[in-house]
Amino acid sequence: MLLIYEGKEFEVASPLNGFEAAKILDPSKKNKAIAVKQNGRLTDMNVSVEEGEIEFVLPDSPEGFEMINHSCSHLMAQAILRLYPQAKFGFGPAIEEGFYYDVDFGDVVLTDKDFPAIEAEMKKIVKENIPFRRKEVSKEEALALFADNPYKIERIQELEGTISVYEQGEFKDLCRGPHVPSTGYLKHFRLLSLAGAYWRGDSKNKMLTRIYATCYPTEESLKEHLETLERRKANDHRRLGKELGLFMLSDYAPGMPFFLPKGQIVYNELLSYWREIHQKYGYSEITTPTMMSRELWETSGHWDHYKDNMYTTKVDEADYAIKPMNCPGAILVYQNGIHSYRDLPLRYAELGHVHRHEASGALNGLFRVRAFTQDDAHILIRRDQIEEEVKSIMKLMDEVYDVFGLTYRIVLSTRPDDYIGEIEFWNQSEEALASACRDSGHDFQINPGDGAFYGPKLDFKLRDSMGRTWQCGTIQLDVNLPHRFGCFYIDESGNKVEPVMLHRVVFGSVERFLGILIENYGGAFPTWLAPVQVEILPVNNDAHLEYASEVLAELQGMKVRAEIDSSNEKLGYRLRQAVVSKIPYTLVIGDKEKENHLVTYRIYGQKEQITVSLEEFKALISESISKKLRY
RNA sequence: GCCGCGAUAGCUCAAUUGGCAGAGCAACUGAUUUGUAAUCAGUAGGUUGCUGGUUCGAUUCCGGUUCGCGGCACCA
Repeated sequence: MLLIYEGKEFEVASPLNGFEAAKILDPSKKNKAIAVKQNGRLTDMNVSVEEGEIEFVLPDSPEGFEMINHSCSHLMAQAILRLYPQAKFGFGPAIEEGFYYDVDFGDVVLTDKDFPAIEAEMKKIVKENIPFRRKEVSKEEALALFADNPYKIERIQELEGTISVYEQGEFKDLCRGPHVPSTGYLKHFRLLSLAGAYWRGDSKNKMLTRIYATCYPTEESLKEHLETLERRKANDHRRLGKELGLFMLSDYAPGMPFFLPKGQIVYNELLSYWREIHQKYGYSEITTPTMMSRELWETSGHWDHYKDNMYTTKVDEADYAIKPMNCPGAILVYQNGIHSYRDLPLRYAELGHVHRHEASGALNGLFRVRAFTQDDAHILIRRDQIEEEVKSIMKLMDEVYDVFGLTYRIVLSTRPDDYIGEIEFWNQSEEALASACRDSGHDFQINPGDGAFYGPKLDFKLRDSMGRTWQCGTIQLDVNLPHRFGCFYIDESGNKVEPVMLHRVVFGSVERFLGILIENYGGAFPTWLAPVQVEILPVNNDAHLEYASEVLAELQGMKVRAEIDSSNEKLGYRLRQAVVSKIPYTLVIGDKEKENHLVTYRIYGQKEQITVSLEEFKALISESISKKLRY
């Protein structure tokens, strides 16, 4: 039979399994291959290969990584079963950075103090080098095999045809496979954390114990991953926010952040940039009330849908709600006048401070809060303007995200089952969003059926410097709200026509975006955002304070946020303070600088000291700020 | 909201089996006037989240509660 491997043809004896094929086709990799891939299908190494093109999957490929993690979840389950014979297993899939297994431990409460014992048992099984064996069984056989496990039974009931089961020694699991050849292939793993997770992700079901873990092809790559986890912890915005004095939370207002003086500066800089760019793109800023009457929320539909998550109150016998979103306010602004088709698009931007009573367990630093500011806009347009307007929004988003060095991918969510309106308009709208993406040169994924009931949407998933993704921007098409409020414009023939509304945010929540920025920059903000931009250090307070004050005055005169540290400490100490505070520019002022009207600066994170004239430094920092450079 | 864990000085953390609550950093005072990541000495700082109980005695054991952490569910 003929096999093709890396473009070369090999005539081999058949039948032949993956191990044998590896031995012949690629002797150098035969010990590393963990699976065979043919015609896009992965199979176990001990399965016969077919005639045709063949590939070997190595543990350090993306597919290989998923496989070793999936196999490792079986390994962990086997170890758990040896230590806890009563354990019943749910699902145990590979995930992006490792794997987990959901386990019902009965009355036993597991803690992370039990991890070492489980890891030790896993290592024993690795040493035993037990092969993973695939077995195909009928549904009846499968039900008999897993008779003592209600979770597996529930899953088997849903399956049709033959069912594959993997066995390693005394342990068996329901699984599609494939798996690594034997447990000896899994050496570099670590149990990470423990969590509760509802069976099948449904809060009505029993909660199982989920163990998160990870497995890497080598000890070095595992170590590297664990270091990444540490680095993420060090960059956690909650920790940095405290260390750098940016924001705080209080027991008196859970989930409602307080911005401290330094954090408020960053916040204000973000907003002033936001105002600047929205002005450039033809938006008009509005402000609508924080609290509006029940009738308004009934008209918008929010009262019925979200009453439990809204803060409500009674004033003079009437019900009121604190706004959970800004749309109805924008609609009222629109209805304050009569609009011609020539007036559209009308772009109402609003930095709206909204309150949502999020579940207590959902709160997380600035990422998930109960009070936050949406950088909202509601754009009223004619149906024929959708595509062009979406393109304009995307251009604005590109410009904004680029300033922060954030890249993104786009997801288009389409018509759900419970949609309202005409199918034809849905199709047109989805196509308008898609073609706006294509025309502005962006790829997008489709998330079928995930749109809101009132219209399709584009979501922007940002990627930060640590490779994590965040949903920030979104563009949502809405025909529902204008209809509910009876909005109209006058067309060419003098008829009243319902406009379409676009909801969109760029930052999403300003608080959350700030949290992302803190983590993305590791707390070391670019100059334009930094709370203190320049720290001035006189070498000797008696001799140099006067010139240092002159430098300070010059910088403050051009609105640079500068300060002098004239405390009675050694230069090294004060320099360290500036570095720990992550201040972008540190200026040292001594005899040399004073004599010749110079400054010596050092940029955050750099060792190099540069001496320039004060004039040059002023030009330098003013360029850094106005062009929003990192430094 | 659910499962698990936690809460001690401004911050980061200690405190054998229940027996006078400690350290480093920060703060304050004094000396030192300093050329690129921590000068020295001293002082002060706490109803151990709150609340009930057990006990001669509770930071420690038990219950409740608030807030936080890791997840799950939720996210207009």
